[in-house]
Amino acid sequence: MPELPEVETTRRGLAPHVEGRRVSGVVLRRPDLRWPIPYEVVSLLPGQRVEAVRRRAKYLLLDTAAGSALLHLGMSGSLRVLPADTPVRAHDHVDIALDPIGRQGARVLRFNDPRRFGCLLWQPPGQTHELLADLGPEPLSDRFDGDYLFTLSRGRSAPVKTFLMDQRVVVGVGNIYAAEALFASGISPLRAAGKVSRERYRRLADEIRRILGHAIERGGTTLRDFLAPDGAPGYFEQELSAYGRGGEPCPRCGRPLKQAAIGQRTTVWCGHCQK
DNA sequence: AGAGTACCCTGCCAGC
DNA sequence: TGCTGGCAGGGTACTC
Repeated sequence: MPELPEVETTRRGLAPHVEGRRVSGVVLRRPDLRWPIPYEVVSLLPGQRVEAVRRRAKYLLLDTAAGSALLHLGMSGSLRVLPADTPVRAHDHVDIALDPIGRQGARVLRFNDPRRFGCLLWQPPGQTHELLADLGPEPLSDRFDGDYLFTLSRGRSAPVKTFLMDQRVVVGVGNIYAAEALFASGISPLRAAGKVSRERYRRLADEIRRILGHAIERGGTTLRDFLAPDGAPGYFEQELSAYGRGGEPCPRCGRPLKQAAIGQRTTVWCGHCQK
């Protein structure tokens, strides 16, 4: 469920409550999510102070001197900071208990994930987990621009939407924001990635940065159950132009928006405005 | 190497 | 009201 803006919103909500706190314990209510939860999470994390909450792509990292807990929210995961005695609900799979700090009482960082497509893994100090090793640039960084997309895409026959959603190309652009950025740039999602011009990739890169940045400002997109760690919903959904609007009038020309599966993922676009 | 497919799991919604 | 089928924002692993 969460794309980059949702994960970044989660990180920003978490950081003030988690950074500087000492982990007092870890409770696993099941041994695995997408993958088994490694022993280090239980054996090394307790007693450590969380130095920082970082994000890389859609992964969150809780840095400590002993290593980093590596979390992914998958499609249905969420993290909440709660009072330590908050009752457990369905799909609350993992608790990272946090000591009191200052005048604030004990807290628990609780990982809920109904579909269990998320993960909780371990990254030793100074190492990069193999899941992070081949990721593309952050879309809001200087390494990402239209020239980069143009160069990388030469010779690629896959649809440009599939290309954009490949995390080795650029991270954090999922189904929603790929559809929105292509709509805003006037590029058909079906066009072969290798057949998009440099000029249009510049426009596309600009739109990706603009839309992602704006969505972060708005607290992410609320779809079904996404909530920030403080329980506030995102407000971006009402601003979506294409995603979820198949059959409705195009916001630009009024013709019905098309909907079809591209690379197994539902895509919405305007056959008139996007070429 | 790149492209395409299958699969992981539960919840929710529309339609009957 | 209850059942069924289809769909959902993630990513990996496998084949060709």
